[in-house]
Amino acid sequence: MIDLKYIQNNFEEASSKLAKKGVSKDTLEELKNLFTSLKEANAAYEVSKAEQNKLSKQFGEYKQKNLDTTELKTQIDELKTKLPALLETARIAESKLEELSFIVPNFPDDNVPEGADENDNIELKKVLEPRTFNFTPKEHWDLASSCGWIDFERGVKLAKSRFSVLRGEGARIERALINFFLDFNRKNGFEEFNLPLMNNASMLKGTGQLPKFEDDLFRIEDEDLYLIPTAEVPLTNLYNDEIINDKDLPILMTAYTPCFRKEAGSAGRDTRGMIRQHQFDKVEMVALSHPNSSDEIFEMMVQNASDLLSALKLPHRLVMLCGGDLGFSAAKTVDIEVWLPGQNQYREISSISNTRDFQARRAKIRYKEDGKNNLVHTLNGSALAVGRTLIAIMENYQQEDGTILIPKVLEKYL
RNA sequence: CGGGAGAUGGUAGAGCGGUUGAAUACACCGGUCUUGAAAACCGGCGAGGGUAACACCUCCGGGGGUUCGAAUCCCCCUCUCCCGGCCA
Repeated sequence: MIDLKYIQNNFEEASSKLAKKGVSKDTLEELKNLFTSLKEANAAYEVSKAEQNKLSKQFGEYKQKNLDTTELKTQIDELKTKLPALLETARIAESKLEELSFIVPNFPDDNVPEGADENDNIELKKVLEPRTFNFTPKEHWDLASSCGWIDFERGVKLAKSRFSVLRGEGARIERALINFFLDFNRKNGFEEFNLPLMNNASMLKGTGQLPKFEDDLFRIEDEDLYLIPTAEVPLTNLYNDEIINDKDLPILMTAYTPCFRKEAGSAGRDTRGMIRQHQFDKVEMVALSHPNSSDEIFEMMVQNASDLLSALKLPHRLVMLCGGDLGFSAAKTVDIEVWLPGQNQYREISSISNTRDFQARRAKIRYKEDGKNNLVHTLNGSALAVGRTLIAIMENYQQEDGTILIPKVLEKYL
């Protein structure tokens, strides 16, 4: 949730920032008006309520002294007829404000480039040269059958399309990657977690998936539970509604979890292969930080994810997302794209975002500093998407005969 | 899924119709003392809204009700713990 006071006091600035994300000035105007109405409605109710509280207290004193209370009672009764309507007005104002304020995206940072979609993203740098092939490299779905790592057909049989089965060495490399990633992250200061794969609606709301993106989530029938679309949800919400001692910041966390996404709206995209699945493995990093150090931690997280790919000797590039391509909660995002020689293009394998205080405000994650409570900054990033890493290994390490070499760093995990 | 108990501040734990946003202890923060630390002593210490700052409003799991007045009484829901059943 964005800071409503900021909108009220710096309307022009706020609206030009959100324009980058395609939010109209009218929407913001409406938000501002709803906020003002709520404050007015609250004020009106509170004045009457204060009066009533005062009279009730007096009533008690009269009773104690055995004084006549009939006149006081009349006064109170009269006041009480007004209160329900005032309260109702305030509540309506509140729910209207909430409805809108929870679906307005975060402000992008000032240095986020303008742009409509991924074509306007800016490449920051390339890491490692793509290998040159003396044969035509295959795409991973062609390699899947020759090396036997992925069984697409049986995945579909077991569940439906966009599910697949890893088999034999493929399954073992997936597991090796998870262990390698977790160990690497832990050595860089991230504490490892093992988490519930279902979270309740309040947590999903805290990180921004709800209420706006319910269609992307798998919901458990008859329960207030959803399958997590990313470990960002449980990791960030570990501190939901808590106040952290500032000395404990930053809190760096990592976890491996399967992730579940309906992929609503991506019909026809990446239907072949294992790029876009309903269930996929990911190792995630989450940081809760003091506002002053979130930029520094952001850079560290980007570096960490990039180093993982370098350790696997996988060529990749760093891309700064433009305003139009930025996610709902993010103020700034750097994507890491790995080179897929079979597809002859770079594909996203990690996305690192600083949400500033956007999630913290929703999830009420605060820190105490000099006796005052402030919102933390929350950051999240993949390190890395495991299935896509497997694909990248297949395509980059393939041999002419269809076999695949194993990256050296993984040897001790196999 | 059946039977019982409970849900209060960071934690433990009192309060059971009025001036109680809430005793007490521990934790935590500041100070005195000390070369430093510990101990001891002194002081502070829930959250959200509101205000220039006060005032003021809200919150004792959530929702509703009774009452002039509810943490305290009544109803519903949720969750937790213990016992039993089932089961990795």
